[in-house]
Amino acid sequence: MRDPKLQAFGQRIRELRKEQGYSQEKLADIAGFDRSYMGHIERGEMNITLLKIFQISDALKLPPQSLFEKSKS
Amino acid sequence: MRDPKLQAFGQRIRELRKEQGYSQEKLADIAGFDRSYMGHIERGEMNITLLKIFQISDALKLPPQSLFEKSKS
DNA sequence: AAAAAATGGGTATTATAGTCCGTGGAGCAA
DNA sequence: TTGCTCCACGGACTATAATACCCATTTTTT
Repeated sequence: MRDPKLQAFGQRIRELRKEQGYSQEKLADIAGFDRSYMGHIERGEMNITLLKIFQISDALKLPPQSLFEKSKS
Repeated sequence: MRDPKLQAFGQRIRELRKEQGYSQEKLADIAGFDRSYMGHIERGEMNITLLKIFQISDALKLPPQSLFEKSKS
């Protein structure tokens, strides 16, 4: 897979996860899926679906918009 | 499928599409997929993937963030 | 009114996302 | 050393998204 847009998306999630002090496994637990899946997402190896995006944004207690890169200012 | 979040997402796309005066078919052509698929998305019947989200936001010339509901004011 | 355009909604096949399991390595501490 | 946490990465299987058709109904236009 390894599309640049997916990589950027994964990096953004990693960034937000670390801001909240979670391990991949901890966030995966909260969101309700497997730790290895979380790793694949952050590495930009998975083209995840909308419902997974919502699960992650819920787990991070952030709106889904925030999972996308900030537009340049 | 028919999850409320997917329905809201679809409605938002429909709204943005109409703002630009496109038919489903026109937008689907620009984005590069089938008209009926576009219909399924707007009706909230499809749990689409990230790359599809990017294709749609590109077709609408809008950032992907804008495809998600505005947080209520 | 009729014709044309746009949409709803179904179906079948293929591609791939999602799940669940494991291994190994890096870093740090007792 | 041993033990623990975190992460990268892979394999196999199941669920479902993606693609490409189709026809009927609704909406718009003339």
